[in-house]
Amino acid sequence: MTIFYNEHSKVLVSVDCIIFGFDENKLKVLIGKRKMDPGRGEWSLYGGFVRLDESVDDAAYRTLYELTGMRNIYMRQVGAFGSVDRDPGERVISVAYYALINVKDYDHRLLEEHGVEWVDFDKMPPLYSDHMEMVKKARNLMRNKIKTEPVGFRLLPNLFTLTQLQRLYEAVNGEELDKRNFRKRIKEMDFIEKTELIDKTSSKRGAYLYRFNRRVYDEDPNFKL
Amino acid sequence: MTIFYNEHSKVLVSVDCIIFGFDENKLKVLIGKRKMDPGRGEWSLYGGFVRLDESVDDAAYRTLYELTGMRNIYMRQVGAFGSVDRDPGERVISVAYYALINVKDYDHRLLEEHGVEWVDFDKMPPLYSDHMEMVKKARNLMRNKIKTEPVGFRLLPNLFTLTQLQRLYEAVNGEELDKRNFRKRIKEMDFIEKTELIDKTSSKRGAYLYRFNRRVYDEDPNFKL
DNA sequence: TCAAAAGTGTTAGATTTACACCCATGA
DNA sequence: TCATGGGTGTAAATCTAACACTTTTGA
Repeated sequence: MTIFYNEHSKVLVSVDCIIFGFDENKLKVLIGKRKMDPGRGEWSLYGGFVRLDESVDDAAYRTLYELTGMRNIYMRQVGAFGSVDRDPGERVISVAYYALINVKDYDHRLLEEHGVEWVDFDKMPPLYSDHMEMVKKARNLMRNKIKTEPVGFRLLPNLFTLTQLQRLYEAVNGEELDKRNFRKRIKEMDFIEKTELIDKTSSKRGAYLYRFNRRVYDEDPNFKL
Repeated sequence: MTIFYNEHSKVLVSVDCIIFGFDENKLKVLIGKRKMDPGRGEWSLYGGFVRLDESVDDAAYRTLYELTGMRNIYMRQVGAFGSVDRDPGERVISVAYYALINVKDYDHRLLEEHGVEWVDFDKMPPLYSDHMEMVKKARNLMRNKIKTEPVGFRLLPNLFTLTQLQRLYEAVNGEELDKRNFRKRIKEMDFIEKTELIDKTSSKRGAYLYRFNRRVYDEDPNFKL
């Protein structure tokens, strides 16, 4: 292979994943304690190094698969983090990604296996290096994304009640919403389908279950929330 | 130095700059023909490699300074681009940044010196590698940014007419605006100050010149456009 | 029977959009 | 004197936000 740029320095490039979940009406993030130096024992995002034969996006997908055993996860890039001293060991530039998963789909044995756990977004401990910065930026991006695209469904089971959906939006936006106004807006979205199924886990009366219809959404691009 | 991650591969990391300008009522981008292999002669963004002793952001600032001779340029990260084959020579991961500069401040001799020129955003030729992807993403980010923050002033001279400002917003958003509605909104923004100066270059009657007052803006954070 | 969550409409206010004419000046 | 760009207000329509009571049912 011809070397074109041989006068320049190479660095390690890693990916770090901000994995969002939603449970008990709270926004959650999957973090664990670092098992290696530097920073052993500190709370940290789950990450990995980019290999020469994979794109940075693929490295992130691979890392997510390692941790969750899931494919087809919704994932978006947060950005590159490249301070000189961000990693105390050696020069490492990291590309952060956020992912949205349904906590109920997650194989709980993997939590222990990888030493990670779901932590309330509002109660996060200090994180290793610049990971908190990544989390905050990811949360902002996600909040903006959910305003124009129905990505929130990635955080919910296939069937959900309108109250669950509302709590999700409240958790993401950090503010309470009016029930009637919320349901009015939902009713205008044809891609949120009411089923005949009733969920009785959270009330005696029971609440109708809804589902997100991707086909209808893809055909009818007037979404707004 | 202790080597912590020695089993992993290192790659070259570069920065690429999407430099936006505004002239003749058009949004412009500063691009040039590549002077090195691979891709010699193709239209390309201006870029450079990240050094070991500087952050990625600093590499972008340094690159911008090299090209423009200007400091304190408004600059934001677009994201990391990391396909395996994005650079035909060797594995290079690039972090793109967009910058906003006032074309009139730009020392025109530097254009020739670096072999770059201002090209209409709407008439861009095909670009090297994934550079067009970077430009499109940058433009989307910039368009969203300008909706909530007055970054547009970075593209204008200190003193500008309301028509210039309107044309700028039209160019960025790609749609025409109603003159009266536009001026009504501007009038509500105390940080856009009318001066007693008149510009006669574009009309016989002359138009009042306005300026952006950063201090007023910083104190009064109710911006919306 | 009562506690707890589900479900349902209306109205006032704020925001947004559409729209047309007079003004000042230099050529 | 006229062509050119500068400058100004109002009204209709749309969107947003505030607000309270009835229903169902298991404990």
